[in-house]
Amino acid sequence: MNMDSSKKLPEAEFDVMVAMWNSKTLPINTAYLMENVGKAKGWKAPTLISFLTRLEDRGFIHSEKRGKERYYYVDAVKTDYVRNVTVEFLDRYHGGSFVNMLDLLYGNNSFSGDELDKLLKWLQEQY
Amino acid sequence: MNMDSSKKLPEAEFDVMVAMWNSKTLPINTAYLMENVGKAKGWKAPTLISFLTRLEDRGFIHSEKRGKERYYYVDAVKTDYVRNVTVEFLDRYHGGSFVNMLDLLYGNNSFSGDELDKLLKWLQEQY
DNA sequence: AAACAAATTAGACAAGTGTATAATAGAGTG
DNA sequence: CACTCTATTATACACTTGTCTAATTTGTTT
Repeated sequence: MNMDSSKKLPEAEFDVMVAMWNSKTLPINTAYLMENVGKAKGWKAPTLISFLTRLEDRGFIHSEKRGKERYYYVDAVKTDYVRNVTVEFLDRYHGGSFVNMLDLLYGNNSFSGDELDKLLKWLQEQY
Repeated sequence: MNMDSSKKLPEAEFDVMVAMWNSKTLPINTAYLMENVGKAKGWKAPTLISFLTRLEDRGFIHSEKRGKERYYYVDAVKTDYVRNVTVEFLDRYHGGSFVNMLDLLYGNNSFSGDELDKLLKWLQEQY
């Protein structure tokens, strides 16, 4: 019922959410999700549905049954969720500082020049 | 036996590793770890030892018994481990791009001035 | 209405993780 | 050496996650 998008989802459920967040058409049904994520993961339909049920329990989505099919609707906001997960990650692994993270990744100048360029460009767009 | 520092540790085991990585004195015994992490987490000694055993199985540490106590030695390198975990995190949640992450976190200019300063300073040290 | 087929639901189960209780093994003491 | 601490080991157990098989529901065909 009540969603807590600050709690991290299991990987498989997150994969399902990604497929839903990427979907342009609504509502989404199981067939669509089997095509867009289940197939690639090698899941049987009940496996997918199992994840969907759990996502609904967590309050990330809700659904309604029409005929023999069930349709799903996304409630959680992707950027909110990813932002929460990211802040937690930075706290836990980099003392809450993305500069620390940057330093660990590229501190010994093993910068993938490309990312550095993007970073500079991004900064210029900021100030 | 053979460590795979690219595989992510369970949270509790990671907490134990952090305590070990932070320790200046070697070798480390259970009493020390109870003081420095178990106590705060509210763990009973067997709980801690359980995690240590699992860490040893994973090859992150090794140990030797002297008298009735067991002493532990760290084998995994913190920066290597955290770097791996971080790269995986960026791939999974930000399309592998650090800049994407920054954009999600601070795109709408809610920059914590402090981090911005550090970033600029870091960049100047880089070029 | 009986039978089919497609989709969902109900359960089930193995692994992994967090956590502990009970049993055992060393070290020191009278 | 029997006793008592203290630390470790052996187990166990509940939850979560990934995954599925079997059962059931419902729309569609004869």
